[in-house]
Amino acid sequence: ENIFDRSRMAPKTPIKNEPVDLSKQRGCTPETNPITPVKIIDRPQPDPWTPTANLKILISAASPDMRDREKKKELFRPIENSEQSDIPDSLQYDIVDDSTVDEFEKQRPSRKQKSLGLLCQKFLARYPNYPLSTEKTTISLDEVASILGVERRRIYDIVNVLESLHLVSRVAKNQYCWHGRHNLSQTLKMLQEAGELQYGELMTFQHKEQDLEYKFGEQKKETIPDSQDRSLLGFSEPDCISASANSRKDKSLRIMSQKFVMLFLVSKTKIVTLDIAAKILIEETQDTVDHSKFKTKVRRLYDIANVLTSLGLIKKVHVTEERGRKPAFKWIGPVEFSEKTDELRGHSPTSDPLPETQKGACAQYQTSTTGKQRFTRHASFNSAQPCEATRRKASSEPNSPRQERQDENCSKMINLAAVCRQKIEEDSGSAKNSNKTLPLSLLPVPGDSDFCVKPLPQAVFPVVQADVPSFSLPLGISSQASHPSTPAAFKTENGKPTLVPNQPFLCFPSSSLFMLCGGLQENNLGEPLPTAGDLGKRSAEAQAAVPLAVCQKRSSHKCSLPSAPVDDEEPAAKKQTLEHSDLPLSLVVPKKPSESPKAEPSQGSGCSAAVHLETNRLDLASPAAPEVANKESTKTLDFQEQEKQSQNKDPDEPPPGNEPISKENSNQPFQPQYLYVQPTAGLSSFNLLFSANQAPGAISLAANQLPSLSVPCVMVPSAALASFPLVCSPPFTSPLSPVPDGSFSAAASTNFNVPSLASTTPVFVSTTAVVTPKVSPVPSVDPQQPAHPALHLSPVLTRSCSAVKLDSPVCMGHPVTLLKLQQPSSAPLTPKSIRPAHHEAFFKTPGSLGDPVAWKKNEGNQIRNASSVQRRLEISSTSPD
DNA sequence: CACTCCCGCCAATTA
DNA sequence: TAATTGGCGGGAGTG
Repeated sequence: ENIFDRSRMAPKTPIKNEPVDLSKQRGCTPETNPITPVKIIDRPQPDPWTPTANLKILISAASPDMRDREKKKELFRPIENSEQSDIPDSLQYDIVDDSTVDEFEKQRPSRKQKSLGLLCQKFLARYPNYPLSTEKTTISLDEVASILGVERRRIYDIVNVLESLHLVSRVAKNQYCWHGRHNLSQTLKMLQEAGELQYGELMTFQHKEQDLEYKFGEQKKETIPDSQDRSLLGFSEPDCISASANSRKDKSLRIMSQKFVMLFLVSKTKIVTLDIAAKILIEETQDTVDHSKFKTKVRRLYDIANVLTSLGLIKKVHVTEERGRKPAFKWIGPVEFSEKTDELRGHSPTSDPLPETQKGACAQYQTSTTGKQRFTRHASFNSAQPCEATRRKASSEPNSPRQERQDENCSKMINLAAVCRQKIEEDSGSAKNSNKTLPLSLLPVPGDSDFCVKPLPQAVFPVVQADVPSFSLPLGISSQASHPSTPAAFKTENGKPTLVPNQPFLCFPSSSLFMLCGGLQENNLGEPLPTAGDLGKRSAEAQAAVPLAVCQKRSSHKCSLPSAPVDDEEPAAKKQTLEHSDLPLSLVVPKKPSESPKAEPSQGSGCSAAVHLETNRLDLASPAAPEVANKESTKTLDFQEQEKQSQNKDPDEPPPGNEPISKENSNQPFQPQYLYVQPTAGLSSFNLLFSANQAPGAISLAANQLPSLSVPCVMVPSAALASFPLVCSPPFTSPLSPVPDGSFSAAASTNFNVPSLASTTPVFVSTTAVVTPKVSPVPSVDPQQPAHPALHLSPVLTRSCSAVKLDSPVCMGHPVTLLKLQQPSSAPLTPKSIRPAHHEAFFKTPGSLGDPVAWKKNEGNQIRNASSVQRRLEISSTSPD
């Protein structure tokens, strides 16, 4: 109700702590009194308990289909809260009002109004997605229950699911601590890892659900038993240890929720049918598949799904199989996690970035509660999960003596190992990834094809913002927001493919910058990358797939690009979604230029966007850069770092491509990709182009390679470059790729003016931008001087590059941004200068980059610092916006 | 009829 | 022992 009123009044602000008693309303609710039509007549206002009510009305008015959509949207919107939500909300509400309909529905409160999903929305509306670290929000179950007018039991359902994702943690009896989505990405990451361990193999086969089912069932039995639940929990959180305990509750909603999420994360298609999930989740019963049990499980899954839907992490879909249509859910949340989220957070309006703080807070809180060492451990461990620890630990501990502990320990160990690994990766990656990836991440974030596309396109600053939010929020909303902005650029929708399907990179107008990447599929260096990769893949797939869509459906993975070692992404998702909505999109693009200052004419779009980004990036970059530089004078750029890190940590990891090696590998002619680097201080007049190319199939590398000089590069006088607006690389050409150059060109042309450049030559360039050469890794041309702007910049570039790599075919505008930052090629910026004032403030934190010295120091702790830095940066970036 | 999933009984846990 | 949590499944609303 509140919401509703407010919406009118001040639609924008999310409902936070409204004292209003829904319960009252409830009493009044239609149920008791079907309400008089009169009210209805007047307006829906009076009645609408929730925003939903309005929606319903609208929906009712609209066609059935519309209804569903509307509903969904609504759900999402509230979630978003912060920034964007405003507009949308208002809009919706307005709409609702207009419709005024309602009568129909109002009459009965209908179950829907009482649905868990709605309830969850209301619940979520009360708390910020990204609460400031400083403020700890405690949730009183009783209070909330009364406010929302529901029985406490229902609140438990919600809280348990939220708890499984670490959005909240139990502090004490009736008390929960609200953490928001700050740690969501990490949690998801962990879950993904865990999921891969447990279900990964299976997922590989995913195409066929049925098969999967069987497989799952079997494996589950096998695999799971051990770590199983524990692992999940535990792994997911350190705290779990204590918490998880074994108690009966293990099968609880919490665990089920985690497992359920894991299935999505592991699934290539990102779609999980209800029955499969139920089967998988029925641990023991596998064989017997008790019908009743199955039913029960399904009921629970619906409960969980409702909450996850409200969170914007999944959406309901239907999968048509041989037998028929089955209910399923599709993951629409972030696909990659890692730091992105963090970054996102930073950007996000509300966010407060600092995990650290949170930790601190959590720690305190935890300690108070529990006062155990574990806690400490945890804290150290994961920045991410702070508070959770507490949960029931205290209680559980006493209860659970050794057994639990042992189990816990085991699971912990495992988990920890995983966690550590992740962390390391993340951290390492974060430095590069975060910065670099950010942009990329944006792309991926969206997850769905729909989303993916959008982000990129956005115009300037929008990009940043949009991106951030998008990341952070899986919600469609963000994407939506972006849309508007994007239109000019390539559009995604159908267009995805259009854009740059195969091409390895994108080019931008000179003014800004460009980047590019080749198709690379896979490598995900870091996590973030994956997203990009995914996108790229998708895009590629899309291209190919589009026509092939059908094929994919059936043979999901096969269809995927042959060349690259694609990972996960698959068409599968697509296949299901044949609908298109999901289409894989791809690309990226420059954004619209609303104003590109310097940029050129049409491109402006790209440029402008770039600019904004730049700023953000700068922030990020600059800090990071310094670190890097310091660390390795030689290496200089992020690349190196990345490489190193990747090597160190990743070696294990799969991404063959990513690795360092490549420098030379990159050489491959196939589709050469280049990175353009403008000369900075060190290199004055030359612009460098590095090839990032990779073999179409293989790929890997990009950024890393670049650093190494060995890679083939081209140096071009800046002047020369100036004339070129951009470049496109030829598509990989997936065999299938239907996309004709023409399409691409067309798209390109629109944005860039470069009509047909063709695909064949991958190149690009820019005049203005000056990039530092990260290039010279070894030489560390510029690197040495930390202060140098170049350094700062370089990191950015690198990152961008790396990101690019990941993304394979797609290119991002992001990188561009970076360049812009540098634009000022003219004068070397000092780090400080680069940073915006705001940023500085943020940076001030001790750990922060603030001074060069600090940076240097950081070397030792690179990882940490980087992460922290990034975070900070993120934050800072946000602030600017 | 199949889906969804609300509702609330009642047992396990806690305090 | 009382209160809190939360598993569970009947059965109602929806399509």
